[in-house]
Amino acid sequence: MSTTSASRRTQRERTEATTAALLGAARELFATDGFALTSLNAICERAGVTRGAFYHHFSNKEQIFREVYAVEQHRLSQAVRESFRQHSDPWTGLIAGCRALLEKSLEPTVWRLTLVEAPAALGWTAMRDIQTDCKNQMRTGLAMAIEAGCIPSRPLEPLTSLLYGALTESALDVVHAEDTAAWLEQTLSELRLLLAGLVGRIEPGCAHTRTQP
Amino acid sequence: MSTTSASRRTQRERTEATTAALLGAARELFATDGFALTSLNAICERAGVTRGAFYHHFSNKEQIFREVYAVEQHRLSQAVRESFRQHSDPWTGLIAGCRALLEKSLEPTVWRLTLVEAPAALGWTAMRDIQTDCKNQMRTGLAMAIEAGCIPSRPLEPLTSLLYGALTESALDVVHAEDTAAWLEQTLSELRLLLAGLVGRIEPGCAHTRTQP
DNA sequence: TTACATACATACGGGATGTATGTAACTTGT
DNA sequence: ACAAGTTACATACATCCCGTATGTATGTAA
Repeated sequence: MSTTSASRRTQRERTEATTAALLGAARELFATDGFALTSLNAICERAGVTRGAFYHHFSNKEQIFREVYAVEQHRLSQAVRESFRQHSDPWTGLIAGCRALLEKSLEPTVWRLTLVEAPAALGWTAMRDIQTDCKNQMRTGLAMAIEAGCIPSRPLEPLTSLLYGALTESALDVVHAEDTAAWLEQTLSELRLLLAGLVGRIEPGCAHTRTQP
Repeated sequence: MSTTSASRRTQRERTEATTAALLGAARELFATDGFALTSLNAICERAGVTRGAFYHHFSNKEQIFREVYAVEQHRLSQAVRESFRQHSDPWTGLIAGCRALLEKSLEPTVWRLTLVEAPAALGWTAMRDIQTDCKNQMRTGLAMAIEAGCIPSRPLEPLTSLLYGALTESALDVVHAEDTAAWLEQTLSELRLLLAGLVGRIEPGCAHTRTQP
């Protein structure tokens, strides 16, 4: 032993420890203060290192945010996938996946990072390259429901975006609601109703006149 | 005349000119470079004034962004409202409003500011206080469709968020599509299908088994 | 153990924000 | 029309943060 005593760590252990500390600190600070208001000094101070260590492992603030975001997005898609798999019927699996997405979005690290900060911090294209994780999950869910015959064949891309957007926007409502559980159930009820429109052909429209808004 | 000659302007004219120049410069720069990458120096340089003028009329960068955003949001809601009013049937009016929202979102100043930058720059609550403009428009559209009997009575809030989120997320897809017009029509087709689910009661679900994803 | 690579700390320059202070333009009362 | 006061703007500065460049310690391999 060359140094004091038990401080002998391999290089890999050192990097893993500091990167984990930096990623953890960044995750919490981004979730509470947002991307712009979180300084690298704050991240490093919380992680117990200096900015030298940071710039050795990461290229800049956007890079570490991208990594944090990717992890969060992966956790989210994992939850959706598992909920979907627990049902043999793709239709109920799809609904379960939607519920899982809403429930997971209650965590601040999820909704704040993926729904609020990511679009501006990463830009549309970079965000999509990672978001593909979770949105793909919804797309394959829809595809399997179509393939199984629950839904007549529909173009997947627009449908996926409509569904995903409906869920993410509603998730922010659920998060900020007083009674989140009740709001979540109500949202899922209405969503089921909308999705029901996919299965059958109904001629919409009515001839009533109306007062001006 | 006391000074040179034609340079005599009233105070109100002066403030209107500079604030308009600053708001216009900020609008364009925010739309092209985003909120974070747009410096006050750049805004002032483009407006032809110094930062002293800026801080005389605005408190900070977030404040001027909020004003720019409010104007854009108002333009958007105005377009939706007019499209809605051009139809006597609330149902077709609602569809027309959705189409107007998608079409207006093609302008970079609309989608970049309201859909990408605003959430992070303003935060959820501040954004909602202004966004109320456009989202309320959708809500009243739904409310009138219900009142007219086109749709059975449904809880408005969750439904509004689902519809609004579906539209905004899809708008970003439409913007980045190669053939925006075709994508827009396809999106509206699928949306009509989803909305059709509101009018009738269909029992969804199917008993098919499926392969794991 | 010596030579090298990796992990981290410190120091510095550039740029951006916000404030404080100074100056010019306009307005108002007499 | 002129003085006093208010508004509109410019300049200077203090501070913070990012990113780089350089230095130092620790681990690794011959």
